[in-house]
Amino acid sequence: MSTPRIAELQSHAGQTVTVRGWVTHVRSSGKIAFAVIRDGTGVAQAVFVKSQLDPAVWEAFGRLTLETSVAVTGQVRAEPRAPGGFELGVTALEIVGPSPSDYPIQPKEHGIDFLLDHRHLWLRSPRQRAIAAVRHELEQAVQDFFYERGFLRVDTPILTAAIGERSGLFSTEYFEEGTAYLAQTGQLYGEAAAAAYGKIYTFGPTFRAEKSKTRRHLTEFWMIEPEVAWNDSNDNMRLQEDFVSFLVARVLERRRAELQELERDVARLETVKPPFPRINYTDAVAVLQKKGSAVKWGDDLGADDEALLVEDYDRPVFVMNYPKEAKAFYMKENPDDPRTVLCDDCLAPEGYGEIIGGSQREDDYDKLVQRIRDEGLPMDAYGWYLELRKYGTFTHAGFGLGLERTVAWICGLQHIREVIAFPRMMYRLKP
RNA sequence: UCCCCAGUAGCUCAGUUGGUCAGAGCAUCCGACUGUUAAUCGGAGGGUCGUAGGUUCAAGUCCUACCUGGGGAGCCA
Repeated sequence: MSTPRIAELQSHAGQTVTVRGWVTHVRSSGKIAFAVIRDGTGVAQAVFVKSQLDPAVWEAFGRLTLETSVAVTGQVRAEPRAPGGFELGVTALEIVGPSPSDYPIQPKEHGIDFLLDHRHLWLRSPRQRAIAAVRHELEQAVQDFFYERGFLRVDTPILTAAIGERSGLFSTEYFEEGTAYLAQTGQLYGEAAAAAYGKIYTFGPTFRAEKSKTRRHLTEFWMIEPEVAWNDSNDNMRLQEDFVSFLVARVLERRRAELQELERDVARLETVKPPFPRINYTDAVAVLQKKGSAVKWGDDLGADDEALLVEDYDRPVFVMNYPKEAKAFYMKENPDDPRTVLCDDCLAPEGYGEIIGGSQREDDYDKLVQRIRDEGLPMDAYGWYLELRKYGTFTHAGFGLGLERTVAWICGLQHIREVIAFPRMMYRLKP
């Protein structure tokens, strides 16, 4: 007996097959009954006709509840009334694993607290499957994009000594070495690898112990961080717009059905093509002030400012060359305006905010030492990082793209917590 | 860390100026139904109103504290 997955049923029309999966709906009209089965590739309707069935099979139908796992055998036939266009005329039913009648997630609205408490079961819903498929498609597209362009993927450590940026770190004891910290970026290691291999990227989880409670924050999230030798800030932004456009195009090409399941307005994605508008920080401040913002030169841009700036565009926007004080120590001083650094934030449209932070890196040994001093960072922790400038320094630039923010934007979701299977947030460690 | 909001049945919620306010829908269970699409129809069971105090003749409702979440800010991706 062949056991196709539900998405393959159409190529088995007329054959008798066994479908294995979980019951999502049960409906009965006395002598004819329907069970909808889900297997992760789609849903299929199984039809039970009492007069044509072994009484034991009809009796077994009566024991089907939400999420009972089953193996249903029957003939595949085209049926316009059935979800998916094909249904199974049942001849045999095996109940593999019964499911008590208190299965918590119903086909109706639930509150977010309840859903997150039941995340392990919530994953079974069609909407969550669609999101997971888009995320998966993007992860594959990331790999393809860099592979095609000759980048090496470098996996950087998650357990690190104190190094990175300024915001909160998770810590843990580490043998005789004292405290280890969960990485909040792989960038500094990526810079070392760029000097070794030229074009590299990292792809892995990162951790921030910030007590952020917003729709854009998780304490554990996945980041893609390319680092390219001989790229300047301008090259860096070109790589970013090519990259983001590639990702969007891939999902539009291969995951239409999932975007439809999510009711995403794809017209808002089809305009995402290079080049992306570039706005100097200084100009951005002037524009924002004209629009009524209270922002002053030297301030970082707040969430409202970002939204205000992006509202006139149909694609992501770069805001570049922020004041030095607002940005990290490793960013290269802007020779045309030393108050600023050669950096960019890539802001997604529709209010999704920053999906990328990038910069050209400071390649001057003395200036980098000075920045580490000015920021009050522990110089000895950065010894190896400084040696990258001591032994054959080089122009280089890179960026970090937040995977969850990107998936949330492309899927059109209100919150990034749905975008990862088991989100880690300030008040959630389970399941 | 700060600001705002919420907590009533398994779930989603209603509950008016404090006075039949212990309610609905869905789910569950029982029954009916030969093409259902979150099926429909009839019936039944189901509650320490987040916790602890307080005000009052009377508190789901007002006050205080705490707990648990949610939304936002800051910070960032």
